[in-house]
Amino acid sequence: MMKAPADQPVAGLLRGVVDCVDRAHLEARLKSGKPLRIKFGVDPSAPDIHLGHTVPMRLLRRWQEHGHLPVLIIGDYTARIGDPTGRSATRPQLSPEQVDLHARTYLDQLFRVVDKGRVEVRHQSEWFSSFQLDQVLRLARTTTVAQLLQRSDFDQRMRGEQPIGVHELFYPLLQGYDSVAVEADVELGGTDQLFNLLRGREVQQAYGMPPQDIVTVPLLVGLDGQRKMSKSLGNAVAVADPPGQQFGQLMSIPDHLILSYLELLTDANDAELAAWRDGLADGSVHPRRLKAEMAARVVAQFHGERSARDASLEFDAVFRDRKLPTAIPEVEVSSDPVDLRELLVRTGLAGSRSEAARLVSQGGVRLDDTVISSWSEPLSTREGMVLRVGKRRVVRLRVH
RNA sequence: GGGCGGGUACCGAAGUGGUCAAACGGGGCUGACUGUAAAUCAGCUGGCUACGCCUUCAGAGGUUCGAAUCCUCUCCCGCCCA
Repeated sequence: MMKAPADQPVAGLLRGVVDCVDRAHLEARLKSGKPLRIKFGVDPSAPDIHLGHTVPMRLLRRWQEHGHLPVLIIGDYTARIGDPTGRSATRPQLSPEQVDLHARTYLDQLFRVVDKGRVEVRHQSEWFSSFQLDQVLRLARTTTVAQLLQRSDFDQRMRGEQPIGVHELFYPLLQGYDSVAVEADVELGGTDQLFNLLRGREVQQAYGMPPQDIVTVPLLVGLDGQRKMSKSLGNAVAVADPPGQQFGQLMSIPDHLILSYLELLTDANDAELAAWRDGLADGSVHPRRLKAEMAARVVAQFHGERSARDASLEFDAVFRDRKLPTAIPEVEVSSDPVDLRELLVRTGLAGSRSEAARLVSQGGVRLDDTVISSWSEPLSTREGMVLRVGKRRVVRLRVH
């Protein structure tokens, strides 16, 4: 359902937005009905995109629906630097081949959220691969060192006596130049991108171009309930993760994150959100119920309603009712009696015999629902036996 | 180029000749509990042919009965001065 931009309320396009510069200017342009080029940088330094990435992507899709054109920038040059934003250390450099592979994987995932048919995809290499030194110098002249060092992450690294590579200082400049190259009207990013986005305005102006407006969206808090979702922090849910895993991970978030996830990751409308908020407050809505609802809605976006429902049922069965999972990986073992520790290692349930020994002594190992608390006697395996460590690691034995 | 301070287990960070496989925190794992892979509490968290042995404290040598701890060289990082 495509409607002309002019018919749409501007507010819908800025819902949930945190920073908006220059807001008055942007609102006026939106009202004018002119389709805008909205730039969004894709960082192919990591191939997996997670739910945190989908927050701006979801906004991008909304803009698409209003007739605007997302311009996706494949950061094939900046990826070689690694965005220093929020970083306490220099990132490793990636080869062009790696970047290229990552970019393709990234786009595949991105198009699960954004309409593939209505975007413009550009690569930084289009303009940077032929960049001459005099162009580099001209770009460098747009910004002072003091301006770059204002950033709190650089500042912290300076104070923490951590290294800062000169190439890292170029990151905001390259990103800024992208806006010149694609003539961006608007640039979208997470709130942590504010500095880089603002830099783009300065760079554009230095090149005699009107500055882009910028829009930032909140950063999704990760599964730990503390820090922003990030793969390297290990608190992320990947878009490409299987439904069961996504569901389980979403169920592990602290309760205080439920509403925020519903708001940022689902199409729940304001009325629904308000009702849930009230319900949680007065106890009429059970947090676990709502969390499961949220998890199902999120999973459904990437895997469909049916998979989401299956994941939900499976989760209840395994973790609430302590039943066996429906799909259990099978491992072939020989029929000879074996040391239990050896068996745990061979089936991949333990990383070493020492670890296996610990698990056994802690009562974490079950064979066909019976806790095995000793490894003193060799074990005879039988076809179809189920070996389990904790709640999450299960294997069915295939004896040959 | 000069001066100073650093490089410890998955991460952060103690330890400055033996009692160190190495405190503490985070993370992870297991258990109890429960509304969940939440919260809380408890235990565990290098490996092995296990009451002992092997490998680890940037790398290579050396001193010593004995080193993460002392010495030498090398590599890497930060700060200050130039």
